[in-house]
This record gives sequence, structure tokens and C-alpha cells, in this order.
Amino acid sequence: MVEVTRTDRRTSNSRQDILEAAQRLASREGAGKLTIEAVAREAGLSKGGVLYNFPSKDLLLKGMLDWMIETIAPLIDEHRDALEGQPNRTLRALIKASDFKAKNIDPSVPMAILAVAAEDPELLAPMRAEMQARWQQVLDDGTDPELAALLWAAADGLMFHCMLGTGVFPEERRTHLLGRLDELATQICK
Amino acid sequence: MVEVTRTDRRTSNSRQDILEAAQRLASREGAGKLTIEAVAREAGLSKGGVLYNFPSKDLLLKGMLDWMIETIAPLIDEHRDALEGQPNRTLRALIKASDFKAKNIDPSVPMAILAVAAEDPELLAPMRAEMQARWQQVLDDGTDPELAALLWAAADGLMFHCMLGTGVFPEERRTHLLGRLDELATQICK
DNA sequence: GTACATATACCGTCCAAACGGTACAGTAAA
DNA sequence: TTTACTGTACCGTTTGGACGGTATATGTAC
Repeated sequence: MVEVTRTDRRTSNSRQDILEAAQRLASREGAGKLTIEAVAREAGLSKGGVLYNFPSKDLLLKGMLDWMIETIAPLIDEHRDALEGQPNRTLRALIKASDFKAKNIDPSVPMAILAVAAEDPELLAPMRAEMQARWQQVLDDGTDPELAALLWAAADGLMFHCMLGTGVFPEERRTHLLGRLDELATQICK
Repeated sequence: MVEVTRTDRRTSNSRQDILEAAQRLASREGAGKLTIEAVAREAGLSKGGVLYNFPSKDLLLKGMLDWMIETIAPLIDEHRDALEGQPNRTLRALIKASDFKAKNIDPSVPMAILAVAAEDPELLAPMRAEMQARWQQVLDDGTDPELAALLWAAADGLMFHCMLGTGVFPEERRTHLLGRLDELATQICK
């Protein structure tokens, strides 16, 4: 009797659909155009339907950010596990994980960051926490903290430029650039 | 005769005031809170006054972006000129110019990027053009294009994290990190 | 200098549309 | 019947923007 409802929620995955629709919309039209009605239209249901799953816009945005974290974190861990024993495994995992195309992840996923930042910058707190924890892992790998921070920043810079379409390199070559970044990360020594 | 008393109004450039108020607001409250009324309040005039100077919100945002470019471009050129004859002068100038604190430039200036992206990503076109032109200069300096792109991305990654407050390094050390980045840029060889 | 005309820079008010959110009736399945 | 959800109708507020008015500066003619 206790655990029944779980399966019901799984049968219809409206929550996922809504979150994905929101990402797509933010990525295509801009974070400012992300209204509840527009999300509903994009997800193929009514405004009431969206508000049933996410009782307020803030909760929808929080949901977007949480989902982004939950999507990316295991991806990072996976790469990190595969690099066990090798130097700078966490940093290298962060770099590898930011190549979304390689893992068939919607490239608009990290747009949640900009959408959330536009609505209320304080909602980014969970992401800050996640990044700090990850940074501790990077440090624990024993490396030059400054170089590591710079390489991480490079990966994120590429990601932001990819999101905004302001990159100076053609999009197709981002994977290759990340490969180069990975080489650098491998070579860092304390 | 006395022609100066009210001349303050004429002399004081409201356009600048409005643009600066908009940057401050976007930086403090988030890009989504950037409404014409709020900008007017922050700039100390009425909504009508803002709309007189910028006939539509899109034009205001375009104004913010243009002003950002006009503020930063000469700064880059200045650094670039100072590095004449040295390797990778353009890339190094880009890195140095992204340290706003050093030049007493309001750190909220690049928030225009996020504000514009939130309203309509296509408005970023002028920035894309500016960056492509700058990239050509970097290439003309004769360097490893991929490494150069990565170092530039690192500088921008630090900037974005600074804007969003999601950086993993304390803000005070950004200057130092940029110095380290400058060292790397100096060492790149073809 | 006075009178009048025009331009500039801005204010205050108003409005239709869009917004986030509520209320509730309905449905389909378990 | 309960649970999980959809869809419509609606409300109060906010939004971008239009518009007419106003104080001041400037130009021109007397």
C-alpha cells in the first residue's frame, strides 16, 4: 500500500516534457520569453497542466536547474570513474562532460542557468553548491589549483559562448577544442 | 546673463545615465527585472523620459550592447598598442581588458550581454561581429588558433562566472588568475 | 528688449495586451 | 472513490508603449 503511486507518475512523464520544453524555449527565444503559457504550448498541454506540475514559476525554474544538475552530475561521475587512477580525473571529467553532443544530451540543457539567472539570481544557489563540491574533488586530486581553475573556466567559457551563439570557433569544432583542453588537463602537474 | 542654471539638464547626458542605470539594475536584480519603469526609477526620471531617449525596449537593449562594445573596444586597443611587437598581443590584450577592476570600469558592464540575450538572442549580432573581427586580429598575430581560442574562452568563462556569481574561486583572485592566463598567452608558440 | 515661433527634453496619464496565479469543473484510469 | 492530471474561465497586476502636455532653450523679427 505504501509505495504504489510511484508507477503512476512514471506512466505519464509530463514533468520531464515540461522541463524539456522550457529548455528548448529558453534556448530558442531567449530566457525572457519563458512564460508559463509559452511553456505549456511548447510542451503540448494547457497552462493549468503546467501549473499542476509546477505550482509557481519559481518552482518551475528551480525544477529546470535541479534537473540540469541531476542530468549532468552522473555524467561527470561516469567520466570520473572511468579515469580512476589517472591524474586530474575530476577536472578531466568536467571537461569531457561538457561535450553534450557526445552523450546525446540536448545542448539547450545548460540554458537553465541563464533562464534562472534572469528571473532571480539567488535561485542559482544549488548550482553554486554543486560546483563548490566538485571543486573540492578537483583539489583533492592534487593539482595546480590556478591552472585547474583556468581550464575549467575555459570549458565553461566555450559552453556559454555555445549557448549565446557568440563563439568565435565553428560549433562543430567545440568537441575538438575540448579534446585539446583534456590534453592540457592531463599534463598539469603540481 | 544667466544661462547656466538649468543648463545642467541639457549638459547632463541622460542617455548615458539611463544606460548606466540599466546596467546597474540588470546586475543587481537580474536581467529579467529590467523593465522600462525600473530603469527610469533607477536613472531618476520618468518612464516617458526613458522612452524619449530609447523609443522601444529593444532599442534600449541595443543601446546597452553598443555602449558596452564602445566601452571595451578602446580598452582592448589600448592594451594591444602597448604590446606592439610582442607575441600574441591581441589575445593578451583581450585577457588584460577583461580585468575591469584594473581600469575602474563598472564590473556590471558586461551584464548587457545577459540582459540582451534574455530579451532576444538575435540582438547579440553586433557582438558576434565584433568578436569575429577581433578573432581575425588574433589569427594575424600568428599563433596556435586552438590554444588561443581556449585561453580566450578561459577569460570569458571567468567573466561569466563573475557575472552569475557561480565562480569557484574567490572574486578577489580573478585578477591574479587573469595574470596567470596572460603568462600562458605569452608562452604560446606556433 | 519684447514678442512670438519652434525645437528639445521630459513628465503624467492612459491603455490594451500579457503576465502569474487561482478556482473549478471535467476526465481517465486504478 | 480516489488519484493524477487536463482545460477553461477568470482576476489583479505589470508591462511596453502611445499620447498630449509642459518647462526651458534657441531663433527670428520687430
